[in-house]
Amino acid sequence: MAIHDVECCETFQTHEEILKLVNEQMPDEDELYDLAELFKVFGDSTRIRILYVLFEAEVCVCDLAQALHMTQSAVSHQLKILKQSKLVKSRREGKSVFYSLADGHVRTIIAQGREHINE
Amino acid sequence: MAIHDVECCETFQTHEEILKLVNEQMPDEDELYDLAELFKVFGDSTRIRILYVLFEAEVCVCDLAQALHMTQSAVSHQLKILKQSKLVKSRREGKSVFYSLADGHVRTIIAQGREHINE
DNA sequence: TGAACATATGAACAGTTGTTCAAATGAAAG
DNA sequence: CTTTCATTTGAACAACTGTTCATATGTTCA
Repeated sequence: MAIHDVECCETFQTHEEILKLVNEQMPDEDELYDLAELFKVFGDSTRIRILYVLFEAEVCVCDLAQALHMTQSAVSHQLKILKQSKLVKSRREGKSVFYSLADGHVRTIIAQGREHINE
Repeated sequence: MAIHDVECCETFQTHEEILKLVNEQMPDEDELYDLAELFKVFGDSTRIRILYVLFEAEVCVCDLAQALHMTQSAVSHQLKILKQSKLVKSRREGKSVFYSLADGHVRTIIAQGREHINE
């Protein structure tokens, strides 16, 4: 029995190999942190609603505020978060700023989530 | 101009059709809530680490606690959340309870998230 | 039954998050 | 330059979240 094996559930057999496998496959701490941060962004129904609007069209901030019955400030705060995680991108046109989806992962992730809860 | 069109960005053209499209595609409030709740579960690096362990093997609570250097209580609390959202399932065998992945969506969702942040 | 082990649960605490409100920035037009 | 519209930003506050600690539940074996 390897020196770093510690008693647990009074069994010893597979612990070492499992720990080895896990350590090989587990992303490093930074990536785990980034991954959690990304999913946190999806973990708010306001932001999901914003993304659903952007599924249909590129829209400006006041369009979003109107469509979702929210203040423009609240929308802007959430758009900032979505932009920081590179889920949306923006483009200024005169006084307005237009937002759109940054890439296709957004649709896939939400589609998979939806599949899961509808099982 | 339709009666429910409100001024916004001093343009009127596309608002009505966009709002119509969005209302058609947007899931209802309950589903949006459930979706957000699901992604909240992924939005914590502890839970992601637990899922990564379960990618490799079915393990008991104290195995997890050991592998992740956490207290058994903290792991148990998180497993409860993972189980409530049907991401993991459990099976009792004597004194131990073994946890494993509930379905394949977990892998897909995490894989897509990882793809996104590694772009 | 009683002791020992594995897991689950509840309360409490610090840390985080989303919205609101007020104020600032940026752009276009007079 | 000043005004007006669109958006962003920062502070403040209530609500929520993850961990810890103590305790309870459940299982096995003597």
